[in-house]
Amino acid sequence: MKNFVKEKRMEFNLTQDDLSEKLDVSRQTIISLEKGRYNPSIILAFKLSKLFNCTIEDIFIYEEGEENE
Amino acid sequence: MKNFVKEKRMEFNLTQDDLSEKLDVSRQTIISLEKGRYNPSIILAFKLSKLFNCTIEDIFIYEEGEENE
DNA sequence: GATGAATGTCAAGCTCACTTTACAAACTAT
DNA sequence: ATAGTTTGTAAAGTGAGCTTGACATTCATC
Repeated sequence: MKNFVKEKRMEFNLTQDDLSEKLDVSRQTIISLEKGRYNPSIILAFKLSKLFNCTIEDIFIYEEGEENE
Repeated sequence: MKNFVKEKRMEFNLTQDDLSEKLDVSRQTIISLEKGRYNPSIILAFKLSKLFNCTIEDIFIYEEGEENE
């Protein structure tokens, strides 16, 4: 799943550490998210959308049938 | 997290078994979701939103700070 | 060039979303 | 009554999202 976490974070002038604290997750989680190493939980996706004042769909792009086969 | 999976499913006249097949998850997953036993993965939330032709936010209601303390 | 801030890797561990199987309860219908 | 469909519970297992900690790299800036 593609995401715009890094872009949104930079729009808000936040470091990875800043963001991790605001979201109450570890810095590793932010790094791995931005690198696309795994998908966020829906809770984390909601937290991001509220912080960035947008929708989940604005941050995460899901392409139909991308997850497995 | 509150959700409207059961309501949406009934709008579309689907059984839990129908829905589980369309989403490619187990029937248990649908039951537990509707009963609010756990939160969906973001992948499952996206699948539901595409199937029901709406946004994730239309189906799942996240209240700020509900997850822990 | 040393110091500090920001980003990154690696690895081990925990929790929970989801699976599978088996069985029970409720509600049709014949 | 009994057979089929739908919804439910219980329990054990797997995998991924996330954590912690330690250490490496890059880039300012002094």
